[in-house]
Amino acid sequence: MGSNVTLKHIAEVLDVSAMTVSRALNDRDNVDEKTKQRIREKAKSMGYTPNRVAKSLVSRKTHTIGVVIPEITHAFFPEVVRGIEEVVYNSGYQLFLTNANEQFEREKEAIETLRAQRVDGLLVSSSLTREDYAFYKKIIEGGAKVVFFDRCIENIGASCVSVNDRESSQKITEHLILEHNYSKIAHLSGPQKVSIGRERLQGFLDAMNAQDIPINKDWIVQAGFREDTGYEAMWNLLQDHADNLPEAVVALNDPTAIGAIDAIQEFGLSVPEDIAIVGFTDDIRSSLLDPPLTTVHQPAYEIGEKAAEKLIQTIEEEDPEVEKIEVPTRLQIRSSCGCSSDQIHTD
Amino acid sequence: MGSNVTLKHIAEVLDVSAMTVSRALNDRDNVDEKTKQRIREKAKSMGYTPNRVAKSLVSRKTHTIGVVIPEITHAFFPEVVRGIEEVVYNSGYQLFLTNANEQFEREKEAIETLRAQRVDGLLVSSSLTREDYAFYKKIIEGGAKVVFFDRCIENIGASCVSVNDRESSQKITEHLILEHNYSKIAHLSGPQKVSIGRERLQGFLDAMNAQDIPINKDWIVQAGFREDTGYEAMWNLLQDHADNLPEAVVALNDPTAIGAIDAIQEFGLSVPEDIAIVGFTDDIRSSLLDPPLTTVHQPAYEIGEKAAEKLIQTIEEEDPEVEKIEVPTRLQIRSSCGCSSDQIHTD
DNA sequence: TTGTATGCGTTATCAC
DNA sequence: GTGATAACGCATACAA
Repeated sequence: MGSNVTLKHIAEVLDVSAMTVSRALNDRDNVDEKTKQRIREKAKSMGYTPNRVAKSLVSRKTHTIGVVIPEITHAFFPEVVRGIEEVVYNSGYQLFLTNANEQFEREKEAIETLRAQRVDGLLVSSSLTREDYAFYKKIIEGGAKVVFFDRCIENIGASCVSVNDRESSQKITEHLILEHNYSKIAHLSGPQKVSIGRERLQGFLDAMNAQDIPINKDWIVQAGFREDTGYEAMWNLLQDHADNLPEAVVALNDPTAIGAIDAIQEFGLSVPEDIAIVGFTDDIRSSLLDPPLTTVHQPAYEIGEKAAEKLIQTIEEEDPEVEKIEVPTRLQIRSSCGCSSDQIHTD
Repeated sequence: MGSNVTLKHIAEVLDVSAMTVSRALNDRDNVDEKTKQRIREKAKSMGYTPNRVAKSLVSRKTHTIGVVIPEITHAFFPEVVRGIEEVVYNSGYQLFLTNANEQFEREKEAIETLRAQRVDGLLVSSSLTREDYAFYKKIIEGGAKVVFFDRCIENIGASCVSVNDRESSQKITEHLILEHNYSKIAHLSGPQKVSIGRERLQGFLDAMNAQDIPINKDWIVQAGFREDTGYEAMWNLLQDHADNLPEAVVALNDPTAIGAIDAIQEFGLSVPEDIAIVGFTDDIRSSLLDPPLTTVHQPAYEIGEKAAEKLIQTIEEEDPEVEKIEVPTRLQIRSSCGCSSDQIHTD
């Protein structure tokens, strides 16, 4: 792969030194204009492509960035990637995209490979579900440039771009309490070792406390990140507490909310009449659901842009600041929360 | 990025030659077991990571594969990518994923970069919309290993994995004719320079001809690949031919069908009562639409797997066969075609 | 079992 | 302006 003509080949044909060819092709000014022309033409006609592998070996720069996402089929991430691409592309870098499939082992392997490949920096949304930050701590201390996004690992010297998860979660919970007067509210929660799992649970609790609503621990359940895990968690909750069901559910993201709606409906109850539900993400499907899902809109594209900008700054600047960047969300009210569809803005 | 300790560093510390360190770390058998142990431990404690850039320069292999997709936000492609990943990952390769955003110029640039990066092979679904195959012809003749998927470029020496587009398109069109007795049928078509655009139009025509249905050329319109272009094409069709509207529409993919449904409903007509519509893809949203979309289910994951397998074979075998691989589809009947929801299988 | 020389394709450096 | 040489980090080929 790649063309197999090298500087040397061109040099031989033209009877100049490889060095002159290199200079000509890199448009240095200490080359005669005529020879420069000759060399360029010959290079083109021979189909020369510079070998970046060799180039990188010398320059110790690859102009590539590695991206690690936990789940490519969760529509949020492809949208983030588009934002990343836009920035990275315009800055002359190339992307290495890897998908960890929610498995930290795979994430680690991907990062090892990426680093062996000598990417200039790493953009990661971690699948980490245990408190094993040692891995990241080590590579960051070793000088790796990394910026986390969405699922952050904090206080280990890396910048991070995310939404104000806690505040947003509080807001949407308060919508249920204040607009709809629900007080029996459950939370489908994410792994507590993942930042968004923690933050969104905290926001939920903040709202409950601020409004003096008693918290029922039986209704705070682990629901993973995906549709199938959300379905299962909700189904179990319905089974186990059939005698005392919540009136509303705050799901930690849209996929789990979608799974939960299935479970509720299959259980013979209706949304939002029997149980209202809200999500977090604003998945591409959420406006199409029956009922359309009220959720927190996360500006995925913008998160990608911001993260990429921060990483490039981290790579290129002398003494980059470690920042925690928050991108604002907005409530996307639809009807799964109990709002009637004629009083709401649909998109 | 990457650790900066090299074989040489380890060698100096241990007072052996760099070569011995290399051998030990690659687990060659012509190294004393004890020194092998010493070296390994020291390498680990020093945080050594082999520099693949250097390795690749020697071996002329990078163990990376470049993937070029036209549209990362069309859910079909992320699913294909998951299939690719599964295979590639288990074969010890790494992925370089790039998104051309339906722009051939970007696709070309991505491929140039990928090749300069010396990827071992290329998996591409082309955004090409003109008959400019010269680019691919040249690189394939130059020895590049490439396998196309979904959007293929044929007869230029590369293998290709896709569904039987033409036959599937014929089948779903015949469903409209034979099951629902529609005869006034329109086609939202894709660019004719893209394989799926051509094939799906052909399948549509095959069905019409086979069933002796007259073809109205006014009802065969260019509709791009996306929701917005589908909306626009359908809207224009409704405007321009309000006096003589089709009873049914065959859209070349689900995104355009989704856009078209919007247009029809906004025009004040209903689906499928006034105009029935079918798609092609089985997008993640299609079962959630109102009405749920009848479509051709394309096994995205499997397409990814097959393409990756073929590419790896192409890379690793001596004299790989150039193949055209077809993955079978199935009709996913829902209700946008006019089938009533109680007689159909939903998923 | 271990070490030395050499080359992969490119560029920095110093000479001419 | 242009060329020779060395170096980037590793592995192959050969020597000891």
